[in-house]
Amino acid sequence: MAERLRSAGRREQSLSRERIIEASIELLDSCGEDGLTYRALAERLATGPGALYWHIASKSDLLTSACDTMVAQTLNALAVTTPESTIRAVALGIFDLIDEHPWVGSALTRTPGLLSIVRILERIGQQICALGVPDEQQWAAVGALMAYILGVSSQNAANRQLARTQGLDRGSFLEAVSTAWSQLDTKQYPFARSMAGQIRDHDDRADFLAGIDLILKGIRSPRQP
Amino acid sequence: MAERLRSAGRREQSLSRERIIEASIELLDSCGEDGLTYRALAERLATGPGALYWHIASKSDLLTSACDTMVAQTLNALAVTTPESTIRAVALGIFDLIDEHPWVGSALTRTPGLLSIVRILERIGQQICALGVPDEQQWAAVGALMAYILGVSSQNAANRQLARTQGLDRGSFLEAVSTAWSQLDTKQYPFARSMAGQIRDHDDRADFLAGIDLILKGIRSPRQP
DNA sequence: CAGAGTATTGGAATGATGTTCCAGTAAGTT
DNA sequence: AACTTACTGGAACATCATTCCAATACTCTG
Repeated sequence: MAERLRSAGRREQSLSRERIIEASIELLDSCGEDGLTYRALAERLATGPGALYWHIASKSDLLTSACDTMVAQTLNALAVTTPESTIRAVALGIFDLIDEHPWVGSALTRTPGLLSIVRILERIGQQICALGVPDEQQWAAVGALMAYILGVSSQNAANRQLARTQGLDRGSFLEAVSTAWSQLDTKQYPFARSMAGQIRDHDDRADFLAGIDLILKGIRSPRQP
Repeated sequence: MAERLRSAGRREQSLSRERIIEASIELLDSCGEDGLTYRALAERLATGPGALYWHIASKSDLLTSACDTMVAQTLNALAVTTPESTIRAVALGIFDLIDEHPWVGSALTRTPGLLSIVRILERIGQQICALGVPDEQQWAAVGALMAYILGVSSQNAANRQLARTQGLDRGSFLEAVSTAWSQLDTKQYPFARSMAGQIRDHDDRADFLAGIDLILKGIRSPRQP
């Protein structure tokens, strides 16, 4: 195949899958999810769109690969400790990753069965095994954790993006949500109204971890008589 | 405003926000998320794209409204029983809704702060209150449930869509995932490999409910000394 | 019931996107 | 030096959301 040629490769200036993905990540970080276009990418790499298609099959391939690069990098950076705190570390690592790079969130949730998903699943699954969870409950435990982690992180990312399109920072955004909720109809939305105050100055990260602990508690609980 | 005119209305044949949203839902159900275009919608309603813009501001407005219609409809159809089984009913209702109409999943996760989200949150929040969860733990409990429900449902929806683009039914898709996982590297992915068999014939709905029960158990557990 | 005014329509035009196509070029091979 | 292959870059295509505007159908006023 092209492998030998590519690594021996033309000039160092030449295009490659890695260089394109790297540039994509920069573009996604600086201009957001909509900022990634083949035209902008081609301009940044001083070439044409056609050249990019030689290395990368489609835009979804591009997004998927960029996402996987980030996830792999994040997971590799984690220290290994006890099972429960490793699970917390993986969870927080993904949360922070998506918080800092919101596009990773939508890429992760849009295309499943992905290598990235398996990476995370594997890391968490090993800890679940280490906790001694019986075989038939492992899938439920891992599934719940995965769904929670990806769910919260992506929702958080979507919030950030929504705030950004409205030109608000985190504080103003929460303020806006809080006032919107406090103006809801009292009879139809009593709970949302009562939460309006707590929303204003809650800590996403802390709440996220609280949820993880809730699930971990649920996983532990049946085996404590 | 136009309200009086619209209800007195031109002919019954005339366009209206409701008719457009209704047609959008039909289009989304029959042709998938990408099938909803202003052109296809205009053709179906025997008009031009410009006419639609008189009633609906943008495509995201259209998707949001269609989504909200479905969620409201689903929540209204639920019977009210005990707190815990109501939570299960809400969860299953949303799961099935997204399972049958995958586009609702991506619409829900893409645009947060939405009316739909508040509807679900309210419904669950009231049950959490009824369970006697102390004030300061309510947000964590509801947040965990919301994230889990939306997370799993959307992941499920994404799986369905992926399967559909590859022309596979549910069985063949799980089969494909199963064999893909079983071919992973033994040293790097022992857990995923061990799950490959269980994946093949698991029940999404049952696993989903198992996760809900896991979280409910976690919510209950600290208050049982 | 005529005419003015406004709500609504439908289709053409605009600008941006992902993707394809292909003529060209540079490296490696014989 | 020829020839093959890997790669490049830019033009071209189809499609999309959105905007614009002239034409229309309705309502209201006199």
